Amino acid sequence: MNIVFDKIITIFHRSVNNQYDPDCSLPNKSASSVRQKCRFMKEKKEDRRISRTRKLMHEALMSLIMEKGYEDITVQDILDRADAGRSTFYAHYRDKDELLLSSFEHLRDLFEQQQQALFASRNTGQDPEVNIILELFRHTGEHHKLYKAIAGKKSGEMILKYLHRYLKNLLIVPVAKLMKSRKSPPVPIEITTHYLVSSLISLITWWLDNNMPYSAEKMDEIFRILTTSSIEAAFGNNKEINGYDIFSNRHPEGSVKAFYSNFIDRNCCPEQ
Amino acid sequence: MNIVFDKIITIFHRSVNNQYDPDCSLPNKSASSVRQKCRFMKEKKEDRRISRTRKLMHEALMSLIMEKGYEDITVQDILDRADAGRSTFYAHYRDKDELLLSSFEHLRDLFEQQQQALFASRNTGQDPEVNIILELFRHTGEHHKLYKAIAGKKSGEMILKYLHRYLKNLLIVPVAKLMKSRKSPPVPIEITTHYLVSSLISLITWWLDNNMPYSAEKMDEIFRILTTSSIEAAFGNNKEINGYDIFSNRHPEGSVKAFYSNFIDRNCCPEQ
DNA sequence: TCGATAATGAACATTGTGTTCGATAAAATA
DNA sequence: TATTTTATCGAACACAATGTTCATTATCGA
Repeated sequence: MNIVFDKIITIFHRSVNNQYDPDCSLPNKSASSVRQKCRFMKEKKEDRRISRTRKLMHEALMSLIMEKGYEDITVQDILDRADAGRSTFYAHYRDKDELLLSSFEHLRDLFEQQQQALFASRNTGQDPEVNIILELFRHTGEHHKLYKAIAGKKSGEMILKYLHRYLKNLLIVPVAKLMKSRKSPPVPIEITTHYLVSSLISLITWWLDNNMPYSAEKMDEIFRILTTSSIEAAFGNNKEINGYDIFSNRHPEGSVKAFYSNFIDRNCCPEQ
Repeated sequence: MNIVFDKIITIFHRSVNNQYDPDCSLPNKSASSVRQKCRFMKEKKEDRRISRTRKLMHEALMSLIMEKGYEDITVQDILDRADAGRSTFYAHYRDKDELLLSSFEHLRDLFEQQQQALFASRNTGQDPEVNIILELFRHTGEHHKLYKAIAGKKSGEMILKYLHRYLKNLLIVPVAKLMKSRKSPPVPIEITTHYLVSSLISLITWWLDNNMPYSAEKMDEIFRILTTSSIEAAFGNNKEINGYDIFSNRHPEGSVKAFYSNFIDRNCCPEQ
C-alpha cells in the first residue's frame, strides 16, 4: 500500500550522499562557525578554552530558551549564565541568532549520529531499514522542550526555514529521480518536494504545539496516510509504478557502510 | 473526482457564519484597533484626523515594506514618510507589529468584500459557486508585492500564524461535521484541518517565493490534486462518500443573501 | 464660535547592541 | 620549565531604536 512512499524513502536514503548544498548548512551568516568546525575536524587541534567557552554558551542558551523562550533572551543573559565576558561572546558569534543556529547544528549532528548508529546496528548487508520519518519524530520528541521553545516563535521562522531546507535537500534528489521517469507529471517536481517537506514540518509543529498527544509511531503513520496518496496523485494516476523498476532494491556500488561513511563526512566541511 | 473536496468547500461556505473565534481577529495585542473599528461601524462617527492619520500610517508602512522589507523598517521611517509626529504613532498603535496586523486586517477585509461581491453577482438562488481557494490565490497574486515582502521574513511568522488561524477557523467546522459521520477516522480531525491549512499556506508561500511561475488557476488545480486524496485517506477508505448525504445541497434555512449578511457582520465586533 | 480632542515635537529615560583595548590568565610549544 | 602565543576579561564607549511625557498648537464636530 505504501510502496510509492517507501520507494521514495529508500531512494532518498541511497542518494543522500550524492549531493550536498553548501547553502543548506547555514542561511548566510556563520560561515565562521562552519569553518571552525572544519579546522577542528581536520587539524585535530583546538584550544581548550575555545571549546569550553562555546560549550558554556550553548548550555546557557539552551537552558535560557527552556526558561523564557528565545525571544526574551538578551546577550547579557547568556553572558551571566555562562559566566563569560561580553567581548568573548562577540569573538565567537556575530549575534544571538548565530549562536542559536550553531546550537541547532549540534542537534542536527546528534540526530545524524544517532541515525548512523541505528543504521549500523541494523545493517544486515541489505538496504537500510531505518524509517527516517519516524526517527525524526522520535528525535523531536526527545528534545521537545527545546524545539517547543523555539518553533512557533518569531525567530522560529529562521529555524524552520533551516529545517525546511535541510529536509528538502534530502528529498529533492530522490523525488527528481522518480519524476524523471514520468513524461509530464501533473504537479511540478519542485512543488511536490516543497509540499512534502511542508507537510512534515506542519505535523511536527502541530505535535509540539499540542504537547505530543500521540506517539511518534502514530504521527509517522498519520504522515504516511496523508501524504502517500498525495505523492501518487502528484505523479499522475498509477502508471508510474512501472517506472520504479529502474531503481533496483540493491545498493548499486559499494556497501551500505561505505555509503554511510560518506553520509558522515558530508556533515563537515562542505566545499565553498 | 473532486467531490470530496468540493463537498468540504461547500459546507465550509455554508457554515462559516455559525462560529467565530474572537481570538482569530488578532493574536493578543491590538484589541484597541478592533474596538476602534467597532466604534466606527456602529456610531458611524470618527474624527477625520484619526482616519487620516491611520491611513497615512498604513500607506507609509506598505510602501516601506515593498521597498526594504518589514524587518528593516523603523518607527522613525514610518513617521518620516507619513509626515507624522512620534507621539501620534504611539497614540494609535502599541508598536510596529500592531500597525502591521492592522494593515493586514485591511487586506483581509478587502478580500472578504471582494468575495462577497463576487458571491452576490453569481448568486442565482442556488448554493455558492465561488471557489475560495482559487480566489485566495488570485487575491494573493494581486497583492503579491506586499505578501512577498512579509512572508518568509522573521516577522512573517506572525502574519502566517494569523493567516493559519484565519483559514483554520473557516475549515474546522465543515471538516468536523464531515468527520462526525465517521466512526473513528484514521487521522484525528484537528490534524486533518491543520494539515490542510498548512498545505495551502505552503503552496502560497512557494508561489510567492518563486515569483508566481504558474497562474492562480494552475495553483488551485495543484492544491486539489495534492490534497483531495489526502482528505479521502484521512476519512478512511471511501465509505464516507455516503456520509455526505446528510448535508443537503440546499441552504437549510433562509436565503444565501441572509447567510452572507451574517458573513459580513462577523468581520466586525466579535463579542469579547 | 466654542469646547473637545487630536496632532505636534522636543526632551527624556531606557534598553540592548556591538566595538575597542590594555591587562590578565591559560593554553600550546620547544 | 621557560617562552610564546592566544583566549579571556571587563569596563568604557558610541550608537540605534524604543516608548513616554507634556505643554503647545491645530483641527474637528456641533
